[in-house]
Amino acid sequence: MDNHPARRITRADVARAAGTSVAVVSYVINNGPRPVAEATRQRVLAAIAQTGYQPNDVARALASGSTQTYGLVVPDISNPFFAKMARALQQEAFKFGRALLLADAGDDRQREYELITNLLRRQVDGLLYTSVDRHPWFDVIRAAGTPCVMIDTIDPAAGISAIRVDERGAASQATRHLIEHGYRDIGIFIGPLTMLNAQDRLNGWRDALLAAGITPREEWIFEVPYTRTGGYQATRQLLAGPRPRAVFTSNEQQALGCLAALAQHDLRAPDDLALICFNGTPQSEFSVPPLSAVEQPIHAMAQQAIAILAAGAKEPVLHEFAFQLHIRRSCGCAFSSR
Amino acid sequence: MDNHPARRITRADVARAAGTSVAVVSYVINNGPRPVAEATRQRVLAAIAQTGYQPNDVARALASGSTQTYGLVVPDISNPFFAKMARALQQEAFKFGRALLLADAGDDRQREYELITNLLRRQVDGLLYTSVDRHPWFDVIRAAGTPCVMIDTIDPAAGISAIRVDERGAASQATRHLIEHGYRDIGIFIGPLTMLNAQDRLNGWRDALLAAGITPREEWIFEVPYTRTGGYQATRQLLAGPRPRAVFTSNEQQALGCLAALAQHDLRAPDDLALICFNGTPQSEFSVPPLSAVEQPIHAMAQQAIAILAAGAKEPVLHEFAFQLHIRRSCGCAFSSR
DNA sequence: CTGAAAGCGCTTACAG
DNA sequence: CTGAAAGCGCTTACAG
Repeated sequence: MDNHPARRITRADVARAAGTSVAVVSYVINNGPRPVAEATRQRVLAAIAQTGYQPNDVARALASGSTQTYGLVVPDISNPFFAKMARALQQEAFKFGRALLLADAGDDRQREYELITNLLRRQVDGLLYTSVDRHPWFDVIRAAGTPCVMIDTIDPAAGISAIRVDERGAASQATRHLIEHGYRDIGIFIGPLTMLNAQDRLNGWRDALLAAGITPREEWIFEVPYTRTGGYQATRQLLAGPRPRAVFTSNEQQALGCLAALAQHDLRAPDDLALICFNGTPQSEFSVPPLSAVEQPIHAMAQQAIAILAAGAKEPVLHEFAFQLHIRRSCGCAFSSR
Repeated sequence: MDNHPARRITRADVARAAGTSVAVVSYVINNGPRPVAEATRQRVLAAIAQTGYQPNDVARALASGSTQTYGLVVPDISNPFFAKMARALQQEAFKFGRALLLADAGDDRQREYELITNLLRRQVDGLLYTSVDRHPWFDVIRAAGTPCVMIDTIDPAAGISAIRVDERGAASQATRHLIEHGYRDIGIFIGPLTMLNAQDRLNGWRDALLAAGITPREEWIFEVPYTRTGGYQATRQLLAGPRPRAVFTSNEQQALGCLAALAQHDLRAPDDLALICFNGTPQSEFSVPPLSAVEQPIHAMAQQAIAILAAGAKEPVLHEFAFQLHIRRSCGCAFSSR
């Protein structure tokens, strides 16, 4: 039953070995808040090395009031966009000595609630949060007084920090690019409309069409999951009815699913259906054909999100990032090669 | 400066409101370890509701000696295989009330070390670990006495629990399937050879070839990253030299990259190059052409990994899972439709 | 520069 | 069934 080395080595053991007090051990480990004589410091360091002491961050958290931990709440970590964002956030947080607690809501609003309260009880110093729903759980977060940065579009009146790109503008610009190719029959694959960002992308698509004097056709709005399967299904539906000439998809996965459905019908992009997608990655380059895509600056966003939390800003800050439009072949633009 | 509600509500406040002791409050919150009279229980529950009390899991962890937290260490969370695994693990852990601390090593052995020691100082109850290197950091984990389940192939002599599929067998069977199509010139795209699993897949490929009386050709072993880019580059190299008739790729991303490179040369799978991949997902169905793939039973594996940790087994356990071979079109098998 | 001690918010024998 | 109290391993005023 003794699975651990007889007894845990604590700071008291180090103090004893160094012939000093526990306070001084803390001072050398934390480089403060009190100064320590160099000779004493050396004795403590030696005692630490000799005993193989490792600080206990749980005790430190209780005493200091900070866990040095952030919670990350996402709808689905297996969505490549969130996976990449999670990676960037974790690496960035680690630079500040913070760790990330992962909470995958499984696209379920109720589970998201349970995960958030769980993170809050664990005393996370901050929350990085993309909700599955357009009504995030702000009340419970505010009640806990825990700082939060939404990685999402939100109502600015919510009084919560947020980082985002102008998704409506990006969607509009992508759609406009399709229009500039001369296409006028343009559809959209959209994620679940329960999410605010789906709303935004839909509005951007409408904006561009209306600005060009084109009437958006409701039957060309396909609401499907953010997966290859979703894109595949939307395309099957699309091919069954009167067919648009081009489509704006809400992520890379949907676009890949679309390409699969087209191929199955011996159709090709961009000849039979032109394509441009949102939330593409550098890997968009490597589909057949390469996907024209709107990209979010994930690393810059992650950096900013962590910086906001680390700064402990009192006032909510809203930070909007520029998006990038990467034009490749799926929209109909022809390039000699990559 | 008062960002929190004047003062945190603690268990002492609840005790006061309920007219009882703090111990009893603990007993009702934890349903034990001592019984509580029903009337008292009701008073405590009412006091909790009235005060809006939320337990502090950090204090609980320090007092109880358990953080109810596991650490997850992966080479790259943006690799879809790990993202799916992370999702399954987190959801499974949550069923036991455990949270997951995410550590993405960024394919860097040294960073992996830093992340692990960080998790250990945070007193995680267990580690779920896939290493970027064939020499995982077992010594430091053992020194801490923290239970660990490797999600990987490891040396059984390491005395550490592990779950895995028989990757060598799976790679061999996939390669054999290509041989049964009549192909004899068969290459392999392999991940970084610093990883044990790359080794295994390579051996499986060799096994199948040798069993069929075919001599493996070293120049048809392409060592590239586990990304679309990696698969793309390997294919460019492959096309430059004497060309195999078929290829076994080490993951889905590499296969997608391969398809991209083929298309760019006006070549097609399976006609010009047959393809089968490792670590495919249900989404393999939606590429062009659909990918034949070996799939690992991610959910069953995640469930087992968490069960091992939750059981707190004293002896290391090794659990091997059956893999599944999903035959689709990229290998040359023809189906009327999906 | 250093130490004795209170305190962080819980859990859990121990005594009644 | 209930309570007073020690203890988990730290941090950090406070006094010297």
